[in-house]
Amino acid sequence: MPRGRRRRGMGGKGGGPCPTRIYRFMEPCLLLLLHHGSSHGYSLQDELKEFGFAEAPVDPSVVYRALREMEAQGLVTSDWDTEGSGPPRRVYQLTAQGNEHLARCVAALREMDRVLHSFFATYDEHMEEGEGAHH
Amino acid sequence: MPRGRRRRGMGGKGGGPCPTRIYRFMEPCLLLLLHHGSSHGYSLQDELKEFGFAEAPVDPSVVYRALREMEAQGLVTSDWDTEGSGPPRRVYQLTAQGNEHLARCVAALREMDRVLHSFFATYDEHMEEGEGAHH
DNA sequence: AATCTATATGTGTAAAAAGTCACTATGGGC
DNA sequence: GCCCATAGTGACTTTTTACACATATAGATT
Repeated sequence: MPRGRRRRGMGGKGGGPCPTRIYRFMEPCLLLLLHHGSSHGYSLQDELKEFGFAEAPVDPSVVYRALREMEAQGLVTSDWDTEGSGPPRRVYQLTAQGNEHLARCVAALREMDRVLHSFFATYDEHMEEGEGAHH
Repeated sequence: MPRGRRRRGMGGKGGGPCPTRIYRFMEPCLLLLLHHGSSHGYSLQDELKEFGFAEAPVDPSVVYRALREMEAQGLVTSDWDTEGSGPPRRVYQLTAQGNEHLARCVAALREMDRVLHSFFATYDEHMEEGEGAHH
């Protein structure tokens, strides 16, 4: 049979339901991109590919929603840019508050990294002495 | 013990929450613990503290739910243990399928780790040349 | 002029995962 | 009997994400 149930979510493309992503990781990525320079949603969506979003590109709605949410929290501000061709674009800028939040996010991610490496250490240690033999 | 389960979750220091959690991270942790030896939910909940769940202890229902889900997927099996004192306990064992799944999860987590470090590298590089000065 | 395409920004909603709270049940000590 | 620790389960709510769809502008094509 095709598949027990259609998996909506989880990126869908990969194999089984393995942990492959971090909750709300896009937020610090957007803040870092905006630290580099102000930009608008459509181009930010493209720039996100630098942060591992290339294999599973994010939906534009997710980017726009995140940006508006961050604006509501005072992490970014926006202005309409009607120059140039095409439809007007909402250009976002990082605020001082957003900069601080980015620093907090990085600290939290570094802590998460420590936990991850602790997990790897336990796993490797276990595999060395086990090699398939269960206790 | 105090049944009082007070507000938990993300640090919640005024601003918005930071990304601190990994998608379905508890699952590989439980599998690794079961690789070490068969056990039951209540003690697994305690053993999870080794993997960074100490600061934000998980609710028992979350652990039990994960175990039942994994059993439905054939990653673990369970038997009732009525020996000893107290209520009967459902003892879980890792299956060969579960062992393979653990390996896949670790590979996925290692890939995630690479993405994380790429993010840190970009951040650090940026902070060196910026030092608080916005463009 | 009408249509198509690319750019750009959104809304509505359903599903998955996680969090919260309430509950049953067993056995031992008082 | 009552309380408490242990052990496990069920139901409800929130959060997060995925996906489909709607809108608008400008340039190129027909």
